[in-house]
Amino acid sequence: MTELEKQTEEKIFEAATDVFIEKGMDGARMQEIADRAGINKALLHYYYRSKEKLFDAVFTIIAKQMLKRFAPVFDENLTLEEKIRFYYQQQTDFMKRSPRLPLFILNEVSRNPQRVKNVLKHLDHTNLLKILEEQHGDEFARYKINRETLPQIMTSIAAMSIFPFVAKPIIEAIFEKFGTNFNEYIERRVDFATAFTYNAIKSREK
Amino acid sequence: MTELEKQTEEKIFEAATDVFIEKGMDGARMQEIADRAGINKALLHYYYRSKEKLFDAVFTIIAKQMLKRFAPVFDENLTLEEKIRFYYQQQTDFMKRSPRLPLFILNEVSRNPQRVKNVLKHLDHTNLLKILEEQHGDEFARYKINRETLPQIMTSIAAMSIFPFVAKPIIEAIFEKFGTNFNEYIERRVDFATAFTYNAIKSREK
DNA sequence: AAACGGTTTAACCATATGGTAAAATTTTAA
DNA sequence: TTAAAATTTTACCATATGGTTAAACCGTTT
Repeated sequence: MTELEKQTEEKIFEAATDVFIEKGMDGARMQEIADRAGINKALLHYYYRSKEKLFDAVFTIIAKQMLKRFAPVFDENLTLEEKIRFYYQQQTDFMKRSPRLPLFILNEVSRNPQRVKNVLKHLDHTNLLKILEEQHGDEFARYKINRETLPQIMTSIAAMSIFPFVAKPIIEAIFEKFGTNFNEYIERRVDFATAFTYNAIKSREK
Repeated sequence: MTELEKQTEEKIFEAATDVFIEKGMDGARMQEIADRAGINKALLHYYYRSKEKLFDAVFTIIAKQMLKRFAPVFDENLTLEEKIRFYYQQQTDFMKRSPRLPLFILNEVSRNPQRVKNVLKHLDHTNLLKILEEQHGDEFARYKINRETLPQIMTSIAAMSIFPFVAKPIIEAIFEKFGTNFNEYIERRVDFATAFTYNAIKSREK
């Protein structure tokens, strides 16, 4: 029973995750979630009182999973270059497995910006900044990285890793014309992005 | 009459554009489009037989507008660095005015990848490659840009310019914690991205 | 002015959707 | 074993939605 309960709740959650990621909040249908979970609609509402609640549960978990990917960047004992590679590697691996996930998150966050604040609530920014500056103070100085350029660099790194998956259908369609293969492109992406990013940063040294 | 017709059709089109961009295909309601256009639902179906048809009309126009932004990169008589700056400038200006547009396109294309092929149908890729290689053959050689690295570079440039707007709510929420202002960040984005990109490319020179 | 063609409206319709009530079934505790 | 508690199902409801029909309106032509 507790076992079965977990099975049922788990099944519902997995089905809901799939459907929400695939169709978004608006496009998802409670009936479809129920069907995929192998139960009926009323049971869905028994476990999660409303579509909104179910969505919130799914979204929160997924967003946190995604956020976790960024954590090692702060506590690993690596050089800046190694850290950049590590981030690209982690992020790319993750998105190869769940390619629709980033667009889903961007989309739902954009439709309800409040959501992101809930997920970030427990993020300690003062601590993160301190860690980064302690670990890489010398490199920051050498490459003139400060509180103005750091956001530019970090969003650029995020962009370079996430965007290809978000724009996959467009990129694939263009590549098709030019005879390029998307999977090969992705395979080389980590190496390219690491070199590209680190070279760009290094060249800030006067 | 023909005048009024155009006015009405125009009003419908503008209202539909706003609603679709704001809510997406699934979230948009025909009633809301009618309300915003100041007409009723039946008139909507008189001009555009179905929601699908209306959406297609809106999407096609918008996607083509977006695509046009890329054109000057190929026929302007500029150096590679100038071209990069020019692209970032154009794209950023455009998205400052229509910040929801890129996410809308990415989203709908992802839900129906066929759409992108329709828009790209008349794109002459052989010609584009030729132009680029003629105009920048020397720079391509110097910086070791070939048919394998060119896609990496171009998607990186697109990513760096588009991603900040697509992820705006997330970036804003994080910036808020760190005391950074999104608009100031965007103001500096063109300069930063141009330097970042061109430095990364230049450093490919051995 | 009457007929005509395009335009607009009000009133509908069928269906899909999120959600609920209450009965039936199963599980747990006594 | 039996009563209670939890779980699952059947049958429903109210509302929203995309779409249609038929009549009214209005400017143009004859």
